[in-house]
Amino acid sequence: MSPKPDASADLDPRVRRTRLLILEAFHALLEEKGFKALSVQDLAARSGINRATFYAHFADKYALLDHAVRTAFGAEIVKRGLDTHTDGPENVRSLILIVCEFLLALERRCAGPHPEFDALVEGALRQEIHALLMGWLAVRRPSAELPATVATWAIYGLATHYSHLKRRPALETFVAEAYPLVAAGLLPAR
Amino acid sequence: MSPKPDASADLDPRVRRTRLLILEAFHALLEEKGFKALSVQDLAARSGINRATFYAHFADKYALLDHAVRTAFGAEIVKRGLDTHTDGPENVRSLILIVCEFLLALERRCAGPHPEFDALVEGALRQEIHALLMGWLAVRRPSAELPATVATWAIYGLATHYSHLKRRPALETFVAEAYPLVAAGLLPAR
DNA sequence: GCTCCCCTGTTGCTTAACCAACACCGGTGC
DNA sequence: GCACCGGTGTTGGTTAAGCAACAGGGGAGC
Repeated sequence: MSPKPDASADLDPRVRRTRLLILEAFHALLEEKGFKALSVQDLAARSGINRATFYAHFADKYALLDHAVRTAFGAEIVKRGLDTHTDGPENVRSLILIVCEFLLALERRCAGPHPEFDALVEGALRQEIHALLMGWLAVRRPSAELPATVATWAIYGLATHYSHLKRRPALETFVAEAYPLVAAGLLPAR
Repeated sequence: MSPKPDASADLDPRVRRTRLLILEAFHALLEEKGFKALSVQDLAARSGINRATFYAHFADKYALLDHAVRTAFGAEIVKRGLDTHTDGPENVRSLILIVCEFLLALERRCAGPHPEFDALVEGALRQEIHALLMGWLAVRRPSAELPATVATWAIYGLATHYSHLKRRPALETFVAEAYPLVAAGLLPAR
């Protein structure tokens, strides 16, 4: 029924295993040496997977990063029970909160300025947010492209801002403050 | 050089993975439902491997238990840095201690009387102990069979006794007491 | 007796992972 | 310049894991 019915469910067990092992190795190496220094060879060695097998699953480490970000973000979405089909203020608030926490956690784990790394994460994450918003809006609006785009950038921008603050306010108060700014152009006045 | 140079080292990574997954599932299920109640299907489901693949590695769950016991025991041996080629009082003392701890841990984890389970464990463990002792004695004695056998049974018996005691003395004092009884027929007087 | 159910081993065929080897690129040293 | 080194993608042939289907055993219920 749903478009992505947990794609990893009816997959060949070998494929599931392999992807999982690669992802685990990726997370470990990301903390140890950072994205730039980490090589496909490292990933293969750490995960116990053949290098050729890696390439059967991902084009390169950049594609892996993309996949990892989307997967992790998607997992947060379902963990929070965020409804992916209907909009509503609560969904939007949750989304802002999730993005903030996501970037914050990333900040903590992979500290330091890594422009290319950040850019890749941003790209993947924005696409995911955008797709989510489009799913919400498409129900009622014939053309949701523009409001979705604006809200996407707004949310991502706010989250980056929050995660870079020296003295961060409590996340809930930040979200409460941010929500109306995002919702303004997103949800029809009610 | 050594007879078993860590056999899992130069093995096909797929085989290593599969065996590891089966062993992990086995340990988990052993605690959850016990050896008798656990089926090959359970093992396959829990470990994520195909049932047919299980049979490619082990004849049945009994063979798996045998393998698991030997593997775990062997791991203890190397962890304690027990020299497998030369004898000596310190080695013998360590061996007694290891067997006691091994049975004790098993007792704690898989409590309750399981005659067939216990018999299988005993068989595997005794063979391992015997092989170890033979390795030590063969260096000096042309025919070490009998003293090795006596010592094997003695050690196993002492360890079972210890693990079944209601009020157990400290392991070190027990070993100190047991050692001379075992060593009597094993090491040449010096 | 009977059927039903669950588990056991085993089979042939398919698919994914392994492996060694290759050509290639970018940097380093000299 | 050139040689070296370490990493990258890619290849074809080999091997292990997956899968569905089978016959058969043994116990529970009736």
